[in-house]
Amino acid sequence: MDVTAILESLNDAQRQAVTAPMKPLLVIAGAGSGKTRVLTHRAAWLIDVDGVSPQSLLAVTFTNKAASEMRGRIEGLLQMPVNHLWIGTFHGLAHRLLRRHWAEAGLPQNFQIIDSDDQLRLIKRLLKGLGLDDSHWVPKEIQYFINAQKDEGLRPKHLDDEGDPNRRQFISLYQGYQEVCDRGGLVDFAELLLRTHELWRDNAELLSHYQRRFQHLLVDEFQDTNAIQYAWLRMLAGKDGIPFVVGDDDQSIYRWRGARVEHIHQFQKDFPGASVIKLEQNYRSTATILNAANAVIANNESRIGKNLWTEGAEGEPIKIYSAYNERDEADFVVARLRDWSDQGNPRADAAVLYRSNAQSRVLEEALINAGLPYRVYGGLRFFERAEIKDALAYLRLISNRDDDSSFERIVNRPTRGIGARSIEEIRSYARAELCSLWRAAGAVASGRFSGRRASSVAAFLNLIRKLAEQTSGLDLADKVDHVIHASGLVEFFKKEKGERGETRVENLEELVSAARSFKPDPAEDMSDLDAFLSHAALEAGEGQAEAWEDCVQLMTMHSAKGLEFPLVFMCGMEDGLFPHQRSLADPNGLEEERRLCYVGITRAKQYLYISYAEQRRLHGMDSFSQPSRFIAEVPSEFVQEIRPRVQVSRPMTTGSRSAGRKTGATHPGAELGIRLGQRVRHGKFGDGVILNCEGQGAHARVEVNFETAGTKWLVLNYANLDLM
DNA sequence: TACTATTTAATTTTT
DNA sequence: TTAAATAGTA
Repeated sequence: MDVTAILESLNDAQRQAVTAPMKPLLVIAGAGSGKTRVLTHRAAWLIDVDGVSPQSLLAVTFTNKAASEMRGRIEGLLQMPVNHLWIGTFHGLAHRLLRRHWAEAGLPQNFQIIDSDDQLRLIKRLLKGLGLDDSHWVPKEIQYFINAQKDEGLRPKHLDDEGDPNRRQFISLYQGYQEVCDRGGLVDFAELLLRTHELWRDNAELLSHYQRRFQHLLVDEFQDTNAIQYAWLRMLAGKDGIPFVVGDDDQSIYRWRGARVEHIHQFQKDFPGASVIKLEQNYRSTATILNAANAVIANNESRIGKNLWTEGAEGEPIKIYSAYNERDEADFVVARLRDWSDQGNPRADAAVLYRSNAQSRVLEEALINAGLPYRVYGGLRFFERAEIKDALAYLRLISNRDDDSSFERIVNRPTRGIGARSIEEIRSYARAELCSLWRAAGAVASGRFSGRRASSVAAFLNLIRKLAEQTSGLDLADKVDHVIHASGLVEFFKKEKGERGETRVENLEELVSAARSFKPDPAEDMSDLDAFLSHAALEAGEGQAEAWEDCVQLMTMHSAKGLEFPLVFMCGMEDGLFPHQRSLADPNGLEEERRLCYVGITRAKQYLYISYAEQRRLHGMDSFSQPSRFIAEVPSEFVQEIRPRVQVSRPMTTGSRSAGRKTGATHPGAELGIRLGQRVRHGKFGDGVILNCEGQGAHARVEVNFETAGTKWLVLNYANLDLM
């Protein structure tokens, strides 16, 4: 066996981790320290050198992308395909287990997975059925509550209302929600994990089977595990399992979605023999960027502590640009991108990062004006599009008549005269009889309804039956093809005017090709249709079609995690935006924002620009803000301010020749008669007095104490002040 | 039922 | 500002 191939490219710490003895191991891997490399090489090492069967390896990631990359890299190292090696997301693996043991898990064989959108609709329906006012019982909050409980591994029966009637209601809604899911054979994302956990907990034999089989558990992004995921791992590891977990406490940015960094500490308690290896050598960024990142994250109290270092060059200083407003900021960024591109660099090597999605708009406008191609990450994914979900709902109903979620989605789409009234009747019948909507519809159509309404409902039932019949012998793609046409969906969207309808039809056709190229795992005992539906729920697909033009990359700092770019811009670095207003109150929140900032900085390999706007249009209002506190945390030795403003404030004593006239966008500054103590009026803030001035020409700013709005710095160019 | 007016709220995201 | 959800109207 060729050991060198696996080890040659590794440094000491990495090698130590890869070749570690077969005991629990925690690897704290700093940004850019070769985390994935260690994980994949460990797998290869175990298989190739230690002679561990691929069968006894389980590798867990958080995203499908990470999972498939890991498989690719392991197979690359071993130079052979590794079948029987389980690599997947927590959810993907849990799903696999539930499909194998559906009976023991108490599920129908054809259970369906619902995504968060389906879940929310289901909750809304539930509320309506109970006659609860959804402005008081906010569906989103209930959804959040249910998922949070499930993420903690808690069932309704484990919850105590603590004498709080509000909480009691939430618990009872959780209960009700679960009953609806169970009745319809529906499993939400959190349920996949919780069910599997319970399956093992209640089936000693099954558990020990998997414990024996999966001796080695490799976990990526360990800091992102939530309670149920960690419990899942711990249970599977049992006494003899050998977990190999890799994570970085400083990159934990998903607390709000249940992730608990504390598991890193817990791990060492739960696996007393565990060793810890830190990977601190960074191969990504220049020394300047790395040191800046280190300095920022050092302000966090709660961290394990590590110091990243590099052998690389010092590199360029971090450029900080103070923009007047968001357009100025965008223009600045785009001008730099132009230069970058004009110098012959790939545009795809440049990323523009921001805290929240809404910030992309101004940037996009500026990019369009400059004619620079770009790609925005995030947004609707393929399988989340409405028309796709409609088509899938037909398919799901064909597979499982009791899927109420799908029933409601398509019962009147395309419209077939089954309005709110009819649906309400069906619902109430179903509630009374505790049966699915499908059954209720059947009963209602043949009994309670008369004339047109009965025939509309009957027509729908017949349509589904007919679709099931007509497609029963067909292969998956033909099934999908038949359904999108025979259901009337294609026709329906064709009628929708404009490009929108066209895209929808195209997407439906794309669904057929997705089905055609879908290759179900022959090892799984499911129909092709069920496999495809699960795949659609579990892997929502790419956001944008992969038009592989060389594009500037726009994304949130969150979605940048795990990526790297030679040139990075961090925009909107203002207090209130980043750190976000809603995180400021709580110190935990602030620390998480700081970690996010750390993630942002460490994405940059060579050049990093940080920019902020003094004035920004937010929610249609101009707001003024201070530079992000994180900027001040970057030591000045690593920083170069671009176009520094005149620092010295000096009073301007020019006479008020133009008093009474608007200080329009033409020629602001001293000539306009701005002087200390001058009374001015602002469109939004009202009346005030000038306290201070600084800068000149287009850069001139004044500090105004408004009677009602407080003290603000305004750029004369934009403020549109009236002298009084 | 479909279209239009009005109201409301506004991080981050994967499965 | 703007997008989405809701209410009201044809």
